[in-house]
Amino acid sequence: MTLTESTPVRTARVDDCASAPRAHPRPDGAARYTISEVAAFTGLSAHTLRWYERIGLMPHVDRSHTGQRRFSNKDLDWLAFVGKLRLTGMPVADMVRYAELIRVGEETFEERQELLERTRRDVHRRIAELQDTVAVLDHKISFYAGARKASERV
Amino acid sequence: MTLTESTPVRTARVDDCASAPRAHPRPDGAARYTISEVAAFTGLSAHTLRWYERIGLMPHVDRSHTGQRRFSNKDLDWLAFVGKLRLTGMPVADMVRYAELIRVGEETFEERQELLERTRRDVHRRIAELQDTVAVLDHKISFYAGARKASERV
DNA sequence: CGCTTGCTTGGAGTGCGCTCCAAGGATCTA
DNA sequence: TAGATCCTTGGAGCGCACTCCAAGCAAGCG
Repeated sequence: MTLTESTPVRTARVDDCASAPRAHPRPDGAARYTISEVAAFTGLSAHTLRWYERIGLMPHVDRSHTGQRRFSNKDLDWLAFVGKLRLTGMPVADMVRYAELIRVGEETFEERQELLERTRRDVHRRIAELQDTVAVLDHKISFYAGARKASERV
Repeated sequence: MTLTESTPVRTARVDDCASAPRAHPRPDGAARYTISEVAAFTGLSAHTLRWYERIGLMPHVDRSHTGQRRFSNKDLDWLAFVGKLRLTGMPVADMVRYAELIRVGEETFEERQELLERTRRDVHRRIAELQDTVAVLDHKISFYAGARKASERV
């Protein structure tokens, strides 16, 4: 694997929205990553990256003169954001919708904002559910812990 | 639909572990619910309830003299707990494993506790991820909010 | 030059968690 | 008693998000 050695310099700005926090090695400027490098950075498989492009979840990736994909820092930023959305359980179709809105342009700012606000509400709800679940788990775990201690004492 | 009117009385004790917090209407004592009543209570489909039983996720449900399922309060408690586990994203296979441990008996207390503790760790991790994601969403949303305000002022 | 490794494509396959179907028996309401 | 509604089963089907395959082109190395 020939990873262009990373000199992480911040060039920032994902699409037209402020940059996401950086999570990956990020060589500077005109960095052009192969698909396997991006796979290593993101943890996604090359298959999945191609599939994302096919379904319209990637804003058209640049190509080398021989037709191979060359991903940019912008692409990595976008993938990092998609990774976050994936964690929320958002369906891929909704992410594709968001990607389409970006392709259309600035007149979709309002709709994009609404989409993200809906997502944020969903995430808050998920967090509450999970905290609820933790309470149940705590309860059961302490039951087992107590029962086992008691049996030791027999 | 003929729901036996709910007189929620606490008969408690899910399997051999302390009862989970009650989430459903719960008539008292020897209540025997049909599959569609349980579907209404839990939000699961009758199909799913039968499927749960087939794969071993339900401790054998009682039957009427003609062979129809009659669910007990204990069954509802168990389904409520399964619902919590489902929210954590735990694979059904792992829940089946837990159900099997319960069937075996008290000598599996330790393994059950470990399983639940692993699950709790996973849930805490998920919560942290989601909180991270909320931060990113906040960031992007305020970008859009700011951009739209700015364009109004033009 | 041959070899290996990596990339390309369209399309088929996989695993999970349901979801539904067909055919027949049970139960309820008038 | 008729008719509607609910329940039973095994097995097939579905939607999602990948995941892999085959066949072929391209680049680097001894």
